[in-house]
Amino acid sequence: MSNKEYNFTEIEKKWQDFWEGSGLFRVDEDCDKNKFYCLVMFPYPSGTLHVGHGRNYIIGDVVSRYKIMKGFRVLSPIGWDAFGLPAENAAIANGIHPSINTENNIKKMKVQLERWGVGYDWDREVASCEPDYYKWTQWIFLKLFEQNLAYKKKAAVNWCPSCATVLANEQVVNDLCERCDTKVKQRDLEQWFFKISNFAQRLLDDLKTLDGWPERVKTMQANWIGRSEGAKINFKLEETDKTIPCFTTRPDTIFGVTFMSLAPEHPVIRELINGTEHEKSVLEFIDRVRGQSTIERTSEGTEKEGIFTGRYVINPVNSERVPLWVSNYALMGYGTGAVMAVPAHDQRDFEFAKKYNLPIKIVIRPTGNDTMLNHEEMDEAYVEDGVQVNSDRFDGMPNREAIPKIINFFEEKGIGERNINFRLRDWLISRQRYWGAPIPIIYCESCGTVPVPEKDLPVLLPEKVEFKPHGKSPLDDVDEFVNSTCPKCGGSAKRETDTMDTFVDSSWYYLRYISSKDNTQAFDSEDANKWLPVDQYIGGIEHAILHLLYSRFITKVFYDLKLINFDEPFKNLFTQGMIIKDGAKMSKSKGNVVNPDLITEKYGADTQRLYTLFIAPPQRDAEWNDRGVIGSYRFLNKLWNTITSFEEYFKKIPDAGIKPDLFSKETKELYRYINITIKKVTEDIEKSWSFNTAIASVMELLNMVVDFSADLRDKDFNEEAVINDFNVLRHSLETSVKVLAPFVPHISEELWEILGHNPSIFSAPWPTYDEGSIAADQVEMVIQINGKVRSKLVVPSEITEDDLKSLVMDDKKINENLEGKKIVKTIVVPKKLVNLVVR
RNA sequence: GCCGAAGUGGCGGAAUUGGCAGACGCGCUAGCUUCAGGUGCUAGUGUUCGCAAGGAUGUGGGGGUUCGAAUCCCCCCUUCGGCACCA
Repeated sequence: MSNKEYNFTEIEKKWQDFWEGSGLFRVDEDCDKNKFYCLVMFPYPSGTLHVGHGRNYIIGDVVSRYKIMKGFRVLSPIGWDAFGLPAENAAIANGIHPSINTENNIKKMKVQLERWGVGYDWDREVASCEPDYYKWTQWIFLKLFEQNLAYKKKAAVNWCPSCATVLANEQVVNDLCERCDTKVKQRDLEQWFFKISNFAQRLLDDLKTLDGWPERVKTMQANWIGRSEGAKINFKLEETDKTIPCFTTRPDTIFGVTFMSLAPEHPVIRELINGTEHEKSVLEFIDRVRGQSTIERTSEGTEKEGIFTGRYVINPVNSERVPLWVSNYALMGYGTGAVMAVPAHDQRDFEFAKKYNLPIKIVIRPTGNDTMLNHEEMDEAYVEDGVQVNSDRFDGMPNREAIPKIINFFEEKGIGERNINFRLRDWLISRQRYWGAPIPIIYCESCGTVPVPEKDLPVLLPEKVEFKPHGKSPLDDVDEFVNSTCPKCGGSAKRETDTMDTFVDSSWYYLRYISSKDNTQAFDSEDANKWLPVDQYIGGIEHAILHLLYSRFITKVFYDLKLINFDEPFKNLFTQGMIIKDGAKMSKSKGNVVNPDLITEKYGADTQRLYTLFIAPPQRDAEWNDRGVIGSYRFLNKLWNTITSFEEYFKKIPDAGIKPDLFSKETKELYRYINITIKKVTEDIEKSWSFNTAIASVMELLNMVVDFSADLRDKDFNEEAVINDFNVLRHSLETSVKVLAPFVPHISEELWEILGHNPSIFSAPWPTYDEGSIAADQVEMVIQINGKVRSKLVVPSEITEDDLKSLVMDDKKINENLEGKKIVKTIVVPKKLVNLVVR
């Protein structure tokens, strides 16, 4: 017995170099029907990766390698989501320029990825902070601008009065500035938006076509888009020609309107109160509400407040005078910013009416009894369905039936119409930050807002800037950048100094991989149509809404522009769970990160990969246990030792194939398990990505192989049956190594070579199984009495029911238990059990 | 509040057209090996009663359907995630 040591460090280096040299993961533009685009979400270069990140890349690598063995041409690219706030914060904190910092981090992380043995086509690597990349991000902005899908309007930003700077949402913690704990205020700035709301219906409808997406992600997106059906109703402003439209999902309650609420931002307010006795108090109220943070204003717990404007509107269905209020719970961003308030049937309106002593008018009563609700006795709004009352010609109608009829009535009378509202807001892409792609816009005094011509792209991000935070974008201070000339008239003009949200960068990177080196276009349409949509996208659930929705939106824009022939970017989506340590998500700030380099040093990358996959089903969160790693290491050693201990035999004894007629009972059983294992691993990968159970089944097989091979070396190798046994052993080990190859590629390549094959194992086809050999000759059957196991019998698997019954009746234990009892019923489940029901 | 996912040994987890609960692994216990061990090997390991054979009990809780329920139905509890004054 000559055992080589399992030197994982040497082996892993050897095969990483081999794959790089042989170009296992390099693909050119040509691809046939057998293409497979496997994409992992590109990382933000934060500095170092922890084992939690590893899960994403390891899962992706398993899929890529499995598909390669199944004969697919696999595209597996990688890149860097390299713009973003942390790099800028690091610059403020320790003066390192974001570009240097980012570059260093990418270098470090690239080494880490390579150490894991995860395979990518590095020739296609992209980094979103490089001009070659963000030139095309800017080009996308121009395309949207041309289509009227990019526009500018005033919008609130988080403002820290103490730091005198704009804060990103993630810098606001519980309403306080994360740096100085000052309370954050809202401030209005002119900012750029993408008109994603135009696509709301399509983004919602097309979710139905995404069969390969997790239900919960689709549900989250549907909730985010938030479609609601109802009506828009015009209320006439008393003593004027003006109308104030409002949206409602409950047109059936129109007869119960007792006041109307306007959002404090509603543009009509100022002229309504201009010069009236209410002006001062209303303006004060608006100022106060606007000073509140978003959280304060929009959480359910906040007390409803309002103020009367002194004006009235007219309810178009019954001409009642309805007092017009301004209230903090009406939102300008939803519907029309005006709410027809029905306190009897809406809880918010109810609370408001109680507080300000406004009338409550019941227009729906519960179905099934004649008792009328009494508004004086109500302590909450009646929001359920019921029957119309006090509703003129609609009285007596069930309210659900009344809704369409009432809307028809509005339309006939010209006072309102059917309307659909979405919760989805337009995408605010302006960031008052340095480390992002500059928005390619120039402001000219005579020509106005002018897009930078395509030929002038990229608008380069200047290198020399001051990072001290102050009121505006850092780019504002760079005169050479700001001062420009108008592309239209050639006069002096100023550049836009905001940069784009990093979600813009990441909304199209999967297209750039197709043409990463092309400096004439963002991507080649023909090639993109060949490779996309992405066959498998893998990433964290934290991107379930924004990143995926934005990518879908951009894809639809390109589709409409006929740049691509598909309108959904990701055919299949897999969201892996987080790795938890000490009860919390692994993160630098919590100090619970496990450094993958230490694990790799001690046990090797394959052990780390195996443990990461074995820990739990990949979609579920999993607790990392440092001690658990040893189990995976032991398994790989056991596999290594078993194979290397037979190395000399493999060389000497020719592979004469497998001869079933020479099988002993044990050999037949082992052969059977080899086939069961192939079937199990294949199905686990294909059907449910249950890598943990796939690995467990190979562990079982190896346990069996070790028992089988224990005394094989001492046998007489002149005997045909012994040689046949040896070849079954060889087959079992080759199979184990093959089905493990996607999980632990380095050791698999090495053992494949030791088993006498030429590299690479990834050019060997995925094993197939022999269904016929899986059926067992004999099965153990459970014998129950009244559902409790009383005995077990080993019987031929094709036994007749009569033979089985007589065997059961001969069984000693069964007879003991049957004494003095009568069999009422016998249930036989073939190959499983017999249940005797007795009294 | 609404929507969704989940609850199984000391731990991670297996078992779903209803059919032996706890595969596989960690940990633990005992023994062997070792100068030594965060090594390797062997055996055992849900709980409980019993010297044992064997019995009882057991998948968050309570009901139900069934010969038989972790699995199906009803009610409840807990945890996690998303949305949350969206008219």
